[in-house]
Amino acid sequence: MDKKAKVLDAALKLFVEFGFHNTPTSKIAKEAGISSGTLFYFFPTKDELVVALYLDIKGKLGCEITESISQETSFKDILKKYYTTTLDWAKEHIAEFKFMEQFNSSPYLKKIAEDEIQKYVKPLKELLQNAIDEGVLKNMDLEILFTLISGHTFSINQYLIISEPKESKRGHIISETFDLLWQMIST
Amino acid sequence: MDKKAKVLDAALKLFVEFGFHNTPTSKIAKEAGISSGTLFYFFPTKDELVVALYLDIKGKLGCEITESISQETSFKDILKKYYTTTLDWAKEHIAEFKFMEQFNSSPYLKKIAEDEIQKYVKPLKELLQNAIDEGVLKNMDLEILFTLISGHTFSINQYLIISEPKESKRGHIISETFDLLWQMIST
DNA sequence: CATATAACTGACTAATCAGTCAGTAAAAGT
DNA sequence: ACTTTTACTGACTGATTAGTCAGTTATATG
Repeated sequence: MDKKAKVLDAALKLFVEFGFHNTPTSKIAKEAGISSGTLFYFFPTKDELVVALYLDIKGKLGCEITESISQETSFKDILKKYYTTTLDWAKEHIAEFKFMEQFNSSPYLKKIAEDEIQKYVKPLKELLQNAIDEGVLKNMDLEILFTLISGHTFSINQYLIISEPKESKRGHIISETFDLLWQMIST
Repeated sequence: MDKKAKVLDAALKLFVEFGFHNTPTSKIAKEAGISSGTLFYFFPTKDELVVALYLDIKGKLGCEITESISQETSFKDILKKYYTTTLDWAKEHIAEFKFMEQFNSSPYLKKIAEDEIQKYVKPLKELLQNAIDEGVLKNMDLEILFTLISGHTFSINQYLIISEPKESKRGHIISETFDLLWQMIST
């Protein structure tokens, strides 16, 4: 019933399949089973819909990660949970992941305030800084460390989505690539 | 004078600034200083223009890399040259890099034949397979190895473009992050 | 129940879009 | 010199687009 959510669902599906271009608001409304007017009632412009969808997804992934790492105590366990939760979430939310990818590398990204992005990035950066201070991680530039970890996670994610390994093999890949990452950044 | 090249130049600039959507062919023609008809004389559809631009850029980067690694002999030197050449090229061709990124994570990618992509990927994969066989690199799945290397390169590239370090610092970052990569994948 | 507010509709519009076409200019071939 | 091919033009068009608006229905509130 929640028509606002239906618009976001429909937009996600169509954006991933056809891109931002080639996805008119009229098709989104049709796919969502609502009228064009209702779409613009909830989202005054198409751009605002795109940005709202992005923030919605970012928020959901953020919650998932925050919750999952809350049970861990050691830094290595926290980072591993970060890693596995991200990969598992992406597997169950492939469209969301593809959309975020598309959004991140488009000029739309500029429409989001810097602190909106930092909101999701800051907690991890603080964890990393602590780990550096405690001598658990190599003493390198925080930004570079962050880049290496996100880049590694992102690329393995891509690989897992494309190659669709069986669950057992998938587990191996995740744990082995995490070990490689850990070997690279830890003291 | 070469108006076809001017179209590609103009398209690159506008796509990077405004995205594929929000970049009408009329604006591209205007920016290129030609008529709308000429644009469609060279590129029958907008999609074909986008794809042609992508292949043009891919080709140029490919040539650059092929040429630069031809002087090296040891595998480690070749890989390092691969790494540095890619990063240096991206620094001098930021728009090209951003466009490729946007293209790679858009549905446009599907419009390119698989073997067209493999053309650029195959040479590196063969080098990697040899290095595995010779025991220089860890014996891991070739695809994963390739993913790790590209992901690492890509993310450091992103970092360098955003943070714009001074030339001296830049050199340090490149050489240190290569060492980290090498440490991760070599035996 | 009455009234106000929020959710929703779909026909409509002004603007914009990708692509066409009839025709011109320049270059290449014979 | 003549003919053919290639490069190029820009006004035009039919389709599509984001967004509007006057009005309807549902929901909440007093």
